[in-house]
Amino acid sequence: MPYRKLPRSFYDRATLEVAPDLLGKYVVYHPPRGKIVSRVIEVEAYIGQDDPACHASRGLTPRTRPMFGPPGRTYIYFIYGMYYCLNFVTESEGSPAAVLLRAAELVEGRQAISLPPKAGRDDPYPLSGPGKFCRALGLTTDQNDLDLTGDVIYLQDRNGETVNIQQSCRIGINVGTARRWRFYDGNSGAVTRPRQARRKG
DNA sequence: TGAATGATGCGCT
DNA sequence: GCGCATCATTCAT
Repeated sequence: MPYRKLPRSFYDRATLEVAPDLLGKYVVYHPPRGKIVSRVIEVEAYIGQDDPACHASRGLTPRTRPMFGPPGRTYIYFIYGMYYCLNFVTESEGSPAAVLLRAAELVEGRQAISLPPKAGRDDPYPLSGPGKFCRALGLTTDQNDLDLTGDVIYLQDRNGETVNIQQSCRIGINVGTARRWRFYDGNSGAVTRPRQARRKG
């Protein structure tokens, strides 16, 4: 194992420290068959009950429970009737916060991911988009609240590759857009682009 | 090339 | 019932 698996202490920090630090890290997922490795390109921070865009702003519910739990676990939710989104829980237990994985570059395991039925066979960035990422890896709520320091899904440190860290407003939400809590690698083509009607810079 | 829309189901009011 | 941390397709220019 050439790289270090990120320990729980990595996630047990201020979310705005963890989010940009995640860029360039490797997400390793071991489904029952195969192994998929991808490189984190784009993330967004959702922090606390005072952030109106954060699911935790409506309080503790069965759905948002993982965000209120200890750091270093997954928070996967179902949205728009057909998509799942993967988050990494940060900050100490009782402090609800998480980082949404918005885009990644496929590094290893192309044969193990599932592509959309029609288009996308030659998509150079099959993990570009939070919904696309989870669909490709087959992540569902079955993988919700999983320990990120275990062997099923975890992150690895990068190997000193340069990351061009950029920052902007969050995408795809209608509240809390003033917070510049989106971080991405400006050197990667896998970065997602906001829809015109939602463009906020 | 860009904007509008349909698919689709769950959590919460 | 409504809105949603989305995406692919369709339609208009």
